[in-house]
Amino acid sequence: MPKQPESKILNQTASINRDAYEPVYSQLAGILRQSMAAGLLRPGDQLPSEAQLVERYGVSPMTVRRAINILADQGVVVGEQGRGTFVKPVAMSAATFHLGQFQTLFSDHEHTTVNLLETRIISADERVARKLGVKLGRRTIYMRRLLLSNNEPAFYHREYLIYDPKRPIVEAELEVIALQRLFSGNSESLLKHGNISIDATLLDDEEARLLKAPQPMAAFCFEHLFYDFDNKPVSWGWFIGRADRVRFTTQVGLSLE
Amino acid sequence: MPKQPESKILNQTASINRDAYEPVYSQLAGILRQSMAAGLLRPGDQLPSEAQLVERYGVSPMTVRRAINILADQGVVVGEQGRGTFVKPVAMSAATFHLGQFQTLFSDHEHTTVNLLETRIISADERVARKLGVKLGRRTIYMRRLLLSNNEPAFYHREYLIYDPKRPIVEAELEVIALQRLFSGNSESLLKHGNISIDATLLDDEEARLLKAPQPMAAFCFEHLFYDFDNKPVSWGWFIGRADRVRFTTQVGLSLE
DNA sequence: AAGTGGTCTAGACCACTAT
DNA sequence: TAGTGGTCTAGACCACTTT
Repeated sequence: MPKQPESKILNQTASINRDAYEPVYSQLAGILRQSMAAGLLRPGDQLPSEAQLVERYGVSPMTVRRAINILADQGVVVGEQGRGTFVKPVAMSAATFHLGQFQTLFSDHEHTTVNLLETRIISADERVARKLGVKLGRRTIYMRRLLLSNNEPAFYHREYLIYDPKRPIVEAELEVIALQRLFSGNSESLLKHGNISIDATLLDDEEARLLKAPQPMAAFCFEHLFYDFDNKPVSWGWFIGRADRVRFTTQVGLSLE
Repeated sequence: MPKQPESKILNQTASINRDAYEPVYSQLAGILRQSMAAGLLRPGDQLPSEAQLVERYGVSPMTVRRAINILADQGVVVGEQGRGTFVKPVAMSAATFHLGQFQTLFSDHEHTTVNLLETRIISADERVARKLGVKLGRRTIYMRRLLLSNNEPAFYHREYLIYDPKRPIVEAELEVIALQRLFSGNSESLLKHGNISIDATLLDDEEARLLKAPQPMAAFCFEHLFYDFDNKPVSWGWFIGRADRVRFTTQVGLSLE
C-alpha cells in the first residue's frame, strides 16, 4: 500500500464555493492547478489521493475524479493505477498549436476582406488529379483569393474543387464568403473530414508580389484536402502567409499563478 | 420542449459489450463517432438525447454524459443546454498540431545522436539579456548542438542558459542527454512552464552548412523559453530544421470509417 | 409543462501496487 | 491486506429552451 503522505496543499489552500457560478469540479481542478503553479506540487510529486480530496473538500468521489480527469486531459498530471496520481514534468513535446488562432482573420468582417482574383474551369493536371483522386483532364474549378486584413494582404489562397453540378458545395464555394465557411465550418457542409498540414516555404515571384513582400522571404503554407461522406476528395488548396506576419505560439506547464 | 425525433442510429448500431476490455463510456463514444463517420449523423444533426441513449444502450446517465463529454472535448459535437447536442461541422480552424510528433527524434537512441558542437560562457548581449530577463553582460552558458537522425543532420539547436552554480539544472543541462530531457521532460526538472513558438525562416550560411542544405532554403524554427518556479527565465533557445524534412500534419473531422 | 443538457451525490465493484 | 486509481450505477436537482 503506497500510503500517501500528508500533502501541504491539504492544509492551506482555498475551499469550494458552493454558490459560485463555476462548477465544483472546475473549482477543484483550479485549486490543484494553483497548487502546482505555486510550487506546492512539483513535477514528480504525488497528488493527494482521491479519498483525501473527497474528505478535504467535501465533495463526492465522482467530482474529484472529474477534476483530476481534466488535469490529466490537459497533460499536467498522470494517473497510475494502484500507485497514485503524479505531476508531470514540463516538456517541450507537450506543446500543441491551434490553427484556430487565425479565426479572427476569417470571422471579423469589419477589418477583413476577401478579394477573389480568379475563378475558372481547368483540366486537372497530373498533380491535381493525384491529389483529388480523379482522372487526368477531369474538369475542376480553380480559384485564387487574397485575404486582406486592414487592407494589407495577409494570405494568398489557391484551391481546386471537383466540378460536379449535383454537389451543392460548388455553388456555395463560389461565393466569396465561402472561405470563412471552409475555415470556421458551417452546418450545411457536406465535408466529412480533412487533412491539414503546415509547411515552411519560400515565396515565389507571384506570391511575393501579391503579398507585397520583399524577396527572398520565408512563408507558412497551410495545405488542406477535404473529403465528402463518400470519402472522395472534394477540395484541395493551400494558404500562403508571410512568416513575419504569421506566428504560432503556445505554452507548456502552468503559469499565471 | 424540443422533442427529439427518432434517430436512425438508435435502431441499427452495435451494442455495448460488457466483457470487453474497453470501458463502456469509450465504447459508447466510439459508437457515436462511427455513426458520424458513416453519415448517419451529419453536421448540424441532433444527437439522441441522453435519456434515449440511456435506454437504448442500457447504461447509466453518468456514463452517457461521459461519452458525450469526450466527443465534446474532441470538438466533434457541441452541447446546448435546453436544446440538445449537435454534430459540429468540420472546420479547418479546429486543426491542432502536436510538437510531440518529433518525439522519436529525441527518444530513439538507436538512430539518433546528439553532437555537442560548442559550450562556453558568454556575456549576455542586448537580445539575450532581454529574453532571459537579466542585466547586460550577465554571464550565461551558450551551447550549440546538432541532432543527427540516421547520421543525417535533422535539427540545429542553440541555447542560452542562466549561469548559476546553485541551480542544479546547469550541471544537468551540460550533459548531452539533456536535450532529450528538455523535449520529453524529466521529473527532476526545476522548470515550471515555458513558451514555445513556431516560425518559418530562411537558413543562413552557418545553418545551411551544418544541415547540409542548399540555399536558399526555408526552415522551421522552434523557439523555447523556460521558466523556473520563481517565474524567472532559465533557458532560451531554438531548434532549426529543414522545411523539406519537417512537416506538421493533422486531421479534422472523422475518418477511418 | 415537458424535454434538454449540466452538475452532483454516495455509494459499489474492479484491477493494480506496495507492504 | 490495505491503499490506490478506474469504472459504473441510479438516482437527484438545476438552468435552460421550446411548445
